[in-house]
Amino acid sequence: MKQRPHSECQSALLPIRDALEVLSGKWKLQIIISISTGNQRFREIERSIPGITSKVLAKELKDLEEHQLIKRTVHDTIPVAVLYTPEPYACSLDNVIKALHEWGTGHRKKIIQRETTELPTGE
Amino acid sequence: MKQRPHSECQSALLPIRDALEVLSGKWKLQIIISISTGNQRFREIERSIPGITSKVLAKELKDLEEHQLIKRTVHDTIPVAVLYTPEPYACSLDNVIKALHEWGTGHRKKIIQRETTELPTGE
DNA sequence: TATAGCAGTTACCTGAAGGTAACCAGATGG
DNA sequence: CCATCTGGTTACCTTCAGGTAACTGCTATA
Repeated sequence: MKQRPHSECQSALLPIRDALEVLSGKWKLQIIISISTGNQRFREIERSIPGITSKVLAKELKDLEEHQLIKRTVHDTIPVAVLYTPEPYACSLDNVIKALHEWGTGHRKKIIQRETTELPTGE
Repeated sequence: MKQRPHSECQSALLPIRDALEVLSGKWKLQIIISISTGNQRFREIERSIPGITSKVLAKELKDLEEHQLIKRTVHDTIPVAVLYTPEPYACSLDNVIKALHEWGTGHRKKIIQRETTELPTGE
């Protein structure tokens, strides 16, 4: 039997893996968006993202800082103010966020249509 | 103290959540890319994605089929051939994949640069 | 004095994602 | 006859992202 070789797509996959490694999870992109929108304080960001908890937020913020996507600055006021701001590098995600945003919007429409079209049949 | 209101960004976040719900995880996008590249058979796809296992692949394929991103067709040859092909809807992900691909490529470059610039100092 | 805000931390727990390996039945090739 | 291909399934196990809740030290406000 002729062995049909599978198409190599490593060159296409590798960058995707890299990107997913940094951006995967429920929260990272949402946090970047929130900060880019102008939220700077910990509690501000927390409140702007429904469902996130302090613990998870703290952890994700550390990750994002390590990846140089956001900056954490402690202002020596009384009481201290901790500000999170986007690093320039965060802008490089604009296209990703835009693409995801558009797709999510379209997908939601599609789902809603399907739901209203298909009359539920009991199960 | 004046209560600084956190910027609302729900409208920006909701579609992102929707998108992540469908596309999240290590494998979904990689599988779509593999199939779009021309891989159709189960083992073909499996071999084209380093690290994936039959079990995970089977599960992810079901998910993707449910979301109408790929189609599973059983050809009644002997022995039976099962072919996975991209649905038209999969094309709507082109921009997402492209954006992620570009970002991943750039990010990899950045990391490598940092690694070669920073001489390791022992720890 | 009590309450609420700030920026988190800690301990504990759950569920889902994912990995490991064996196995199935039918067909083909050596 | 045995190994290997096909398209998966099954049972078992580990990991960890993420959730819950309490709590810290400090300040400001009522």
